[in-house]
Amino acid sequence: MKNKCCENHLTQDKAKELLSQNGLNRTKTKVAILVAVSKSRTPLSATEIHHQLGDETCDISTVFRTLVQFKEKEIIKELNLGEGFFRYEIGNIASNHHHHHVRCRECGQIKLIEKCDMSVFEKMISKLGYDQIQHYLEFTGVCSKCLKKEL
Amino acid sequence: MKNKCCENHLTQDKAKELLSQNGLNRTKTKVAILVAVSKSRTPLSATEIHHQLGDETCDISTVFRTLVQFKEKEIIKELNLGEGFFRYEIGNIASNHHHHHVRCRECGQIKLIEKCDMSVFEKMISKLGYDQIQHYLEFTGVCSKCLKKEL
DNA sequence: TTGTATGCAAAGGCTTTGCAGATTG
DNA sequence: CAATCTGCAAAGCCTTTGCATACAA
Repeated sequence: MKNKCCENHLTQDKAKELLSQNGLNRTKTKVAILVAVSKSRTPLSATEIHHQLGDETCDISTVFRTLVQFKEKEIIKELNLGEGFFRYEIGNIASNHHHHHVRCRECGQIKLIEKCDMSVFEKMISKLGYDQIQHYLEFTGVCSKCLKKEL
Repeated sequence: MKNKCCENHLTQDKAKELLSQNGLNRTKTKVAILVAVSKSRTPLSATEIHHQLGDETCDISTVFRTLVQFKEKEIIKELNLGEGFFRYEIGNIASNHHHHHVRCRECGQIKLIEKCDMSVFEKMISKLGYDQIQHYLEFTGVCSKCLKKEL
């Protein structure tokens, strides 16, 4: 299987370890959110994370507050796939490869794109005087399934 | 001056022409919005467009409704610079070059990036079965002004 | 015990929608 | 006249915040 967003399915124990390493309390909620995000094959929105919590459920505000902390520690990465809300995936700490996504504009399915060489662009931008450059590159298209439906 | 987002400052008349060409009514509001977006050196949010309308002012809901129509006709392009809301700029019809942006994460200033060669990525994605591929590439960094402030 | 986390309720920002009246072609 | 557009008010969605209570270290 190629199209998983990361192979780091964190176990409860690994999640707890990661929390401790980052000076965060090992609460049921934090562990559950971390496991949910790490298990997902595609990046999840806050609402989707909330839905996935099942038994360990908590208020949506707690999800957002937790995501803020995880972002600060770079445990997770916030993505913007042009949908009008953010998605989250495990950050470089747990999963170590930089990558991008393709989202189907018809069905919303999200796949992973591995390769990335933005060095040409980044050099150009640093010549403009910028530092700490980050790029945000995502693709949309119409996937093969949806192409067939359209016929 | 290099860092304008487009050189197509539409006059009232050109704006009216563009509307007719696209089968849209030539209302005061539509013309005003089109002129405002075309005059701006940086992409504008709906709220910013609304603020710029001055005498020709209208309800913010009308701005959004108009933007939807302009998007459908590809008169304008909707951008997502990771701010949590959308920005709009004149589309390929009026302004004819494809480009990207750098946004300073400190001061929010937005500049234009001209060059773009995503063909390598797009080939890869079309091999995955996608069609009608579009990419969304934007940069953030810390601009030279803000770098100085941080010292 | 001290600081952090949480639930609940409320609010804020951006965007959409319903409806009735006004405007356009 | 028919179709489209508009203002107003309300609501929807995503996200944040205040406060009092509960939990972790």
